[in-house]
Amino acid sequence: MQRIIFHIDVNSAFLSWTAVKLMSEGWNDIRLVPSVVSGDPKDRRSIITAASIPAKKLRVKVAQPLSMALRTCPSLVIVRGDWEWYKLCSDRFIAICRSYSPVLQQFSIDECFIDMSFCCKAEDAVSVALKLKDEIKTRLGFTVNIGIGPNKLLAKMASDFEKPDKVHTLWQHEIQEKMWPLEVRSLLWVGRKTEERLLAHGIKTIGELAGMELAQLINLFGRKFGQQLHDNANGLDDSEVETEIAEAKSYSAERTFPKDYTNPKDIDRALFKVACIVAHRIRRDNFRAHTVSVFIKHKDFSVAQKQMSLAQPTDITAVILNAARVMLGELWDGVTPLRQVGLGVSKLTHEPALQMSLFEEPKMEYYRKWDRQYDEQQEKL
DNA sequence: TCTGGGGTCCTAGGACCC
DNA sequence: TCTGGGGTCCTAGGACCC
Repeated sequence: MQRIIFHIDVNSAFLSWTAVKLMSEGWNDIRLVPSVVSGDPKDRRSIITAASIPAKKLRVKVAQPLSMALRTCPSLVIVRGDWEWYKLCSDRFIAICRSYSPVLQQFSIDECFIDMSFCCKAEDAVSVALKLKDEIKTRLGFTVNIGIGPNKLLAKMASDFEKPDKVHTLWQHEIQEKMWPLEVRSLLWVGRKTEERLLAHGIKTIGELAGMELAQLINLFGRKFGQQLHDNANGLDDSEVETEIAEAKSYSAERTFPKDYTNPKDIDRALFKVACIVAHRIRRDNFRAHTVSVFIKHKDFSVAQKQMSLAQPTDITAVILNAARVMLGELWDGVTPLRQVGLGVSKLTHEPALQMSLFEEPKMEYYRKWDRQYDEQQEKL
């Protein structure tokens, strides 16, 4: 049976959502001028989180340092992010999409797939998508792109065609004309490294990739990824629209310092902060973690990581922090300047904690009390 | 120009067991 | 004492996504 998948993608999501909020406060529409969502312009480490289309036309790019964007475009309007507002906009956006098909997979805060196979005929897909797109614009005040295809891959590729406020199709018979001429980098899962390797083999377009021998791709990229590149370049993807919300498999937090730090006290303070954040999140979600990891980034951006498994899974900040401190001691010589420190937990479980040894219990009780107070304080904020 | 923060998945090598 | 082979778990590192 012919599947009909929509991929719905909010245009410059964080920027559009900020624009909607600002307009309700009497501002002009920042989507119509070169504008970005970013951090403090005085902080040299701020990067662009989202950019308006006029900004993008001036070659401002997402993830680019703000200082660099300001050099090419000094009149750039800079606004701060508001994550609570974004979550609200996202929920409203998803709710409207869900009213068109219950088979919905949220792919990120501003993107989702819906399976329309049982909700409309292929020849009606475009008119239904136009209606959905316009309903979101009328009710919520921001625009989306909708890509329509026989699978998730092609729907996602299609939503990336001309923006904003557009509906595009990418059916199997349109691949040669609409997808194969595109640069190989625009194919899903082809990032910077894969592009470099493909270019080195003379592969510039998706069509050229599609024409490569499967055996050669497997040879170059391994069995799994080689097969995937081959399938995707040919428009093949049989993955389902997953309606179940997957549980988190890991949590992490990291802090980039205002300048590179060498003082162990500064590093430890940052480690303490990220440990509090991560431990709070796993307690909030009723998890305990078996594995703790620490990562550092040097001034040249090279990273090093260390992880260790605990005897018992834990959600206690002090236990996580202690493990992290031990690993940081092995990872960092105490002299080399560090740019960033991070902490993660994985191997998560919902199983209740086992009784600690009687000897340890009083100390653990103290730690738990500390955590409870921290959690209460966080909820008040 | 000088690069944030939060995730997922895959691979490869070593330890250990049968 | 030395040998093969398979399975699983752990860790480190790297690629990608938004």
